[in-house]
Amino acid sequence: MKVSREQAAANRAAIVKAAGRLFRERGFDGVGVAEIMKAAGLTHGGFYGHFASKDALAAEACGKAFGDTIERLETGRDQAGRDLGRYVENYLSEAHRTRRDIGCPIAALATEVPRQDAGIQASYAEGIDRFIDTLAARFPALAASEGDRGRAILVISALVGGLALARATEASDRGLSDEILAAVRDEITKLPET
Amino acid sequence: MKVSREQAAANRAAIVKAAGRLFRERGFDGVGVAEIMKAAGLTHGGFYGHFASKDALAAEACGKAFGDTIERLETGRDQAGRDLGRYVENYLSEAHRTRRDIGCPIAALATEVPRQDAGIQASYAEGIDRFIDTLAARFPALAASEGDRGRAILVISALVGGLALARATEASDRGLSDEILAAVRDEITKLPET
DNA sequence: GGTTTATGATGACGATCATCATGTTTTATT
DNA sequence: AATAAAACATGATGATCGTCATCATAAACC
Repeated sequence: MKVSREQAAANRAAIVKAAGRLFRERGFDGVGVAEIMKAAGLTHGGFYGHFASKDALAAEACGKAFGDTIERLETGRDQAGRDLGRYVENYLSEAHRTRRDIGCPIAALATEVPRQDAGIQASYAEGIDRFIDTLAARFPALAASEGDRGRAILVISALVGGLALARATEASDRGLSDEILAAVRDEITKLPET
Repeated sequence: MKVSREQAAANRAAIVKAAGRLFRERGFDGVGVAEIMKAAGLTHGGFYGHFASKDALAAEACGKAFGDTIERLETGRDQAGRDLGRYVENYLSEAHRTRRDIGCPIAALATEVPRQDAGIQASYAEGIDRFIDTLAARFPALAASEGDRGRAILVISALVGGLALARATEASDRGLSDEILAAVRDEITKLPET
């Protein structure tokens, strides 16, 4: 059962998309190839015609997730890109806490990355580097001097850490989770020169 | 083959200790019961005499990991507890980046917690809450007023996020990883009223 | 000292998973 | 139209894993 070239390309894209969602939601080890293919509307058989391995798919899915996240930051969709306060509010929102599957790949998977395949780690290193540059470029108030990435790195670290903490505590102590989101939001906004 | 009560208690403690190290190093799904038992010097058979399930062990191991981490913060071992700058330097050191197995359980496993058993999540919620309180109590400069945890939450978020980012990038881009450690260190130290 | 009982060792079971082999169908090429 | 090849389905393989059953042993208690 062969399909057209366009259909095959669409299927491949659907696999990457489904993988991006499922990996962020359940972790790299929490989803199998068969389930990803099923979510893409296929069976597991054709997988190795598209990708060399599950790890190769994961690396590509992470690259796409970073691309999407950085694009949202650059273009300021959802009115989140106009000023840093807006972006922080959006990043540390209840919606982002809930929707791991379409959110920031760092906050979703960061602590698993050091144990993963080299391709996945490379995808993360590149994505994080681009994320820092993009944030610094979009909000020049963050940089004391040209090319100074220190303040942008601090903000990203606080965002990622804060969201990860809020997610880790949500189920057991919703009040604590809410407190963390609000505190990091407020404290970042109060930072000098932002 | 029965052993003395003390030996049995020591074995149980060894299991919890080995689990704490291995889970932090490889993730909850990255280690099996058999390997944990082997690391504790036993075979897998006696496991369910000590714990109801792998998840129950994980919850206990996380509780112990939080206890150790908080105790280090309280007592200031390794000269890290005297002032906040010292503590930050220690938390964001190359040694802590390397030794996931004996380091902060938040930075090691935070993004996996939302998908884990309720007992593990409860252990994390309690540990994080205590960690915030302990940091605020140890460094009063962090609190603008009595009982204000906002600044402590920001600092912990930045520490956890920064270390997670440094670990995720280390293998692929050591320079970037070092830059992240240094930047978060410097920026936290420059925070007003610290 | 004999009985009871807790501890852990050996081994097995059912489930899940990544990967591959094979077959079928339909597109692309000649 | 005939041929070649690509895309995907079905099914299998070997490995790993959580959990449990069974048994030997030695400590704990009378």
